[in-house]
Amino acid sequence: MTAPHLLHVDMDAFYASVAIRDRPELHDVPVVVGGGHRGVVLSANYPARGYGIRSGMSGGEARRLCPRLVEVPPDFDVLRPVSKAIMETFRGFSPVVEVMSLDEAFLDVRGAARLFGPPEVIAERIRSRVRAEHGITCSVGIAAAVSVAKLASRRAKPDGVLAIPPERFVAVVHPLDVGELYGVGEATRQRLHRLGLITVGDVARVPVAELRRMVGGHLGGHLHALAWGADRSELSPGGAGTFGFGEGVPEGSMGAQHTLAADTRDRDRLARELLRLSTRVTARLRAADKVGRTVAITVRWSDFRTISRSRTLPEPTDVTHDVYEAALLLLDAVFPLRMAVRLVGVRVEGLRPRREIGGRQLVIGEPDPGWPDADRAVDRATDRFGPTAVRRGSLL
DNA sequence: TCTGGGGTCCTAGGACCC
DNA sequence: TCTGGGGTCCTAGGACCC
Repeated sequence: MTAPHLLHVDMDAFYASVAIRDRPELHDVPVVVGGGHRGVVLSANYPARGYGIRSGMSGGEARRLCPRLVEVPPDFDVLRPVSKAIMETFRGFSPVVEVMSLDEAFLDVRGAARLFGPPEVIAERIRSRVRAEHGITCSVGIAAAVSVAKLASRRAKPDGVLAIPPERFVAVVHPLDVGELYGVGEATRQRLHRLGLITVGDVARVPVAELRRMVGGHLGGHLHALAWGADRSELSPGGAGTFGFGEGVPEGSMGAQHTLAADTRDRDRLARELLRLSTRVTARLRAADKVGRTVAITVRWSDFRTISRSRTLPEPTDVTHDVYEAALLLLDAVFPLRMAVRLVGVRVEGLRPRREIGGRQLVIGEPDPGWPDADRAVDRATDRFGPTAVRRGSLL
């Protein structure tokens, strides 16, 4: 049996904690970060949670639960440096850190025992450091597999530590609802419940072949592994995180989407939004030296149903005009609209490093339209003067 | 005043090729 | 003449995570 060597460190109500740590007058009142006009709660402090407010909840519902709720917009210019500093604190304990998001990371502490002690001791040292240096609390899960460490930190919250070594996995985790498993969301939870599988133990006791037959090969195998704590035990540091929320550059796709202030059926309004989003996405592509071949748009209707349309280009691109043109073609193919549009998005998929493709391919005899040069000029101006320095005529 | 924005991975069907 | 399998690419949708 493997000894637990993984720590999952998760800040408690990170966005809210950072937002209120220098504002003592807000410490004991219900506060959320997010909410707002058509937004959702990104983070709720513990007084707000006392009213039943949770992250992911709409701002409207949160205000209904607590009319005197204080809502603060997220300030990523503050959150990002705080997050970076916290991750550096983690790296002081182990070089093997897999950053999952601004507020959580996995650490492999196998090499740290001699310097810092066993995992439980390291966990407390990390918690003291984060509290002392950043004025916020965090919780730590300790286990031999990623999904178990994650589950442990969640159950340790707030401001606690929980170790689930392999020999205690069955006793601690099998009685829990299947929805507690990392990777089992509401849809899968309901599906399993309908099959009579309520607890993790219920899933674990189904022979894996039977489980595969019930829910499909891949999911069945995955669930069986999760239910026995047999998830991966090695970290992959430096990446963008399993869910693309880490600190690295996204590997597969980059996108931008926006919920409009009011639903609309106005084609020109939607086209302007696509141009704005295409501009943002391609600037990020160029900054990351990436190009992509597939352009996809997302359209969310006023009833919240969502469709996507995509188109693969002959050559990969990072050119604003190319992405916008493809996005606009996709949008026009959705007309006539079946109802008003709530959200539009632009995503570029199939990313590759730009150096792999060399320069832009030009068809012989076709004049260079000059778009890459225009983009570079825009990037330079934006770097120097900020994102509002340059706007296309149609965005003014 | 219901329900953000950034990602990853999987499935499934059809086209196309060998 | 008829039937068949495997692999890859493309597209659309859905589940999940923070």
